[in-house]
Parts: sequence; structure tokens; C-alpha cells
Amino acid sequence: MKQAKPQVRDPEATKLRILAAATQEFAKFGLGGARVDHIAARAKSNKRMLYHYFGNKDALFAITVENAYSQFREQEAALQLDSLDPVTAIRRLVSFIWDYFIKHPEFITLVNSENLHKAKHLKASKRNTDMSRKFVARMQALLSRGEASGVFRHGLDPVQVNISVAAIAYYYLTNRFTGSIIFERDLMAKDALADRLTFNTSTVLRMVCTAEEIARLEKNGGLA
Amino acid sequence: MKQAKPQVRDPEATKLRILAAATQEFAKFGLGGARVDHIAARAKSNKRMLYHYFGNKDALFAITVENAYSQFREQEAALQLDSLDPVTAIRRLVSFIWDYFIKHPEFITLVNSENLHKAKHLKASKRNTDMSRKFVARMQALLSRGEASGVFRHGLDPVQVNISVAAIAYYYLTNRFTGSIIFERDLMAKDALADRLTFNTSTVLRMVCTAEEIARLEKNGGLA
DNA sequence: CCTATAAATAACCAAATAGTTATTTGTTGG
DNA sequence: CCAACAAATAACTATTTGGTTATTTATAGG
Repeated sequence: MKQAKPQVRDPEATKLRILAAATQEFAKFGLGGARVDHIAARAKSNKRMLYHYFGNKDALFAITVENAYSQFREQEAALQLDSLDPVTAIRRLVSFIWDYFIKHPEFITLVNSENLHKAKHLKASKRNTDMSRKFVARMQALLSRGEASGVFRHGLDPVQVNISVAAIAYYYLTNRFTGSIIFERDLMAKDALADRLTFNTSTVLRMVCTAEEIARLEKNGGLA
Repeated sequence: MKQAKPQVRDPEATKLRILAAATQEFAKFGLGGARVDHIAARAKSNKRMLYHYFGNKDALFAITVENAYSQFREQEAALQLDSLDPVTAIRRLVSFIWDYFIKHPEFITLVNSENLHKAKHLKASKRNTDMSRKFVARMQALLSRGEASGVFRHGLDPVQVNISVAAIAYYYLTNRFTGSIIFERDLMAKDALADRLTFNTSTVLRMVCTAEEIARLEKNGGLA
């Protein structure tokens, strides 16, 4: 990180500033609502540099999205769930995803925007394919371990579980504004967030565990 | 429905055509990406009429979103879940939401767009408040009935359940494009959709039922 | 039948927008 | 030390955008 003295010329730093600014702008307004001028200004750079380093608005968006996924997968992989017993690993994963989405609201908005555009930017990403396969493999391994030790149901589809684990956190947070109005309750209040994490952990454990394991967990307060 | 003969002048019909066109355009491109000219053209009307009837782009978006919620709640209320036994009612609700989201992809995109704008349009809607309260009350009643008959857990929060039921359907569908790439599987294939509905039904029943009821349902194939 | 009203159309406008051109200025290898 | 190169800036442009003005035309009440 040679960021200490503000060099007059630093292409790497400029690129990173533009990418960071793009992430914020695209997250706030979506691809359609984002303004190239705003991004250049926010990066304390200018449009010419943006076009020089990234080509055009769409290409910049593509890199922004790829980058967001990459950081998320990287942190998830770092959890090393394979060193934990299956039930603890599930708790840890649900908790991590919850915290990550809260800490990185831009991730959610970028994914929404990318889907509005039918994922045409992500489709072109080679990096993404590699990351995704490892990601699915990790869940597959976790479910197999749980099944082998008799606590998880057999025949669980890792894709369905992955989608569901993300869904119950993602939906709550991406729709926190309409949700807070519809349910007349501040969904982002500290207590509300804690309650939701508890509920989500319970939901996922009930989803993957055998009936006997659920009964056992209920008895010793493991599903409160 | 006086839609039979195409009257030369018909303000109601024009308004409806503009609203329908706005729904499509906003759903496809979001509020930021939507173009007022496109909406006017798609409605086979013109911008002057659009501004005359709806004020401006934001006001038109507000009505579009309110309208989308209204239609969804209306259909859900028509299910009359209170006439079904609790477990059947849950199955019916999960299935309805799934089908509705598939049939009305514009609903999902509009909600996403409204949340990108922090729900400022919905906030102003009085109609929405009434609908929402009834909506929460219906779930509350269903959970109470299930608890009373001993099949549902006690102390379930209807808001958490409502959010979760929507989440597992909504997330899968809104992120179907990135999802199909990440999981290298066509999430919208007929079989995939059927599998997901089965999985979601199982997830919600496991979420709301007591451990004993889950064991019972598993035994007689009620959770396949 | 005719006139006040409102529905409809098209041409228009100022501001904003993605992308470029022209120019200056710092950096680095020979 | 200096030329070639690349980083940075600002001014510019063609087009698009949300919103308006001016005008025409159908319709309903007296």
C-alpha cells in the first residue's frame, strides 16, 4: 500500500479510486441512474481517466459487479467452515452472511441492478465461474459432513440451501424500506436486526436438520 | 369494462394504457432507466397526456408501485386461507406467492426499484397502510389457529414468517439471472421451478410446525 | 345547434448525459 | 539531461432527457 504520500501521478491509485466511486454510485442509483460525471467527480478524477482505464460505463459496471462478488466469496471462504462441526458451521455461515450484507449494502444493490440487466455483465466473467464452483463445493461438503454424522437430512440440494440461506437475509435487507412501512416497524433497529438473525439461524437449522436433531436442539435451547 | 369500441376520446382508457405502459417500462429499466417518451409511445398516447394525468415521472412511478402492491394483496386476500386447515393454508399461500411472482415479474422489479429509492413513493400512500394491516392480520390469524390446534409452534412472529415466506420465492426469482450463471443451472427450467416450490413449501412448514408435527409430516410423505 | 370544456397532438426547450478531442504536465529509461 | 510516453485536466459535442407551450379537435350540456 504505497498510499502514504499523495503522489501527483499514480495510475493504480486512480483506478482504485474510480472503482470505489463507481461502486458507491452504481449501488446508490443503479446502472441506469448512475452518472459517469458523478463517478469521476467522486473519485476526484475526471471522465477522460475513467474512459481510459475502463472503456465505457457498461464495462466499468461489469468490473464493479465482478469485484463485489469476488470480495464476498473471498471473505466467505476465509470462514473455514470445514474446521467446525456441521451445526456450528451453519450458525457461523448464517451469521456471516447477515453481517456481510449489513456491512456492505452496496453488494445487494449491485446484484439487484445486475439482475435487472439479466446478468449480461457477469456472464462474461471467467473469474466468477471459478469462484462459484468452489462456493457450491463448500456447501456440498458441509451438507455431506452433516449427513454423515446424522444431524442433517439426506439428499439436500446444496444449491437450494445456498439460495435459501442468502434469501432470508437478502430479502429482509434489500426490502428494508418498503418492509418498514408495510410492517410499521423499524426493521433496521438494533433489536430488530438481532431478532432476525436469531430467526434466520433457526430457519436454516430447521431446514437442514433431521426431525430428531431439531427436537434435540429445541430441548437444550439451541433454537432460541 | 367499456373497452369494446375504441372511442376516439376516452380519458379512463388512456389513463389505464399509460399506467400499463409505465408498469412495463419501470419494471424493465427501473425508475432511473425508464424513459417518459417510451412510456407515452408504448401507451399509444403522448407525453402531454402523461403529465396531464399523472403530474411527473415520480408521481407516475408512485402510482405504478401502489397499484402493483394493491393487486398483489387483493389476490392474496381472495385465497380465503381462513377456510382451510393451517397446514393446508400454508401450502396454499407458499404456492400462491410462487405462482404470482412467476406470473408477475414486474412486481418484483418494481419493489426493487422502490427500495433503491428508499420507499419514498410508498411512504406517501394511504391505501397501502390499510392493505398492509389486513395482510399482517391474516398471517397472525393463521398462525394462531395453527398454534391452537397444536401443529404450529407458539410465539411465532407473523412479520418474520411473512418476510421469510416471500424471501425464499422472491430471492430465487429476482436473482434468477446471476443465479443461473453462478449455479450453472437454468433456474427457470420447468423442473427447476417445480423443485423450488417443493423445497420452499418444506422450508416454511419446517419453520412454523412443531418438531412432532414435522416428524409426522415426514412420515406420511407430507414434506416430500 | 353551438359554445365551453377537456382530450389529444406535435413541436419545442433548457438541462443533462455518455463519450471525445485537444492540451498540458509529470515521470522514466537511455 | 532530455525525449518519448503516459497520466491528468478541461473544454467540447451530438444526442437524449424530463417537462412545457401552442394548437387542434371531439364532446356534452344548455
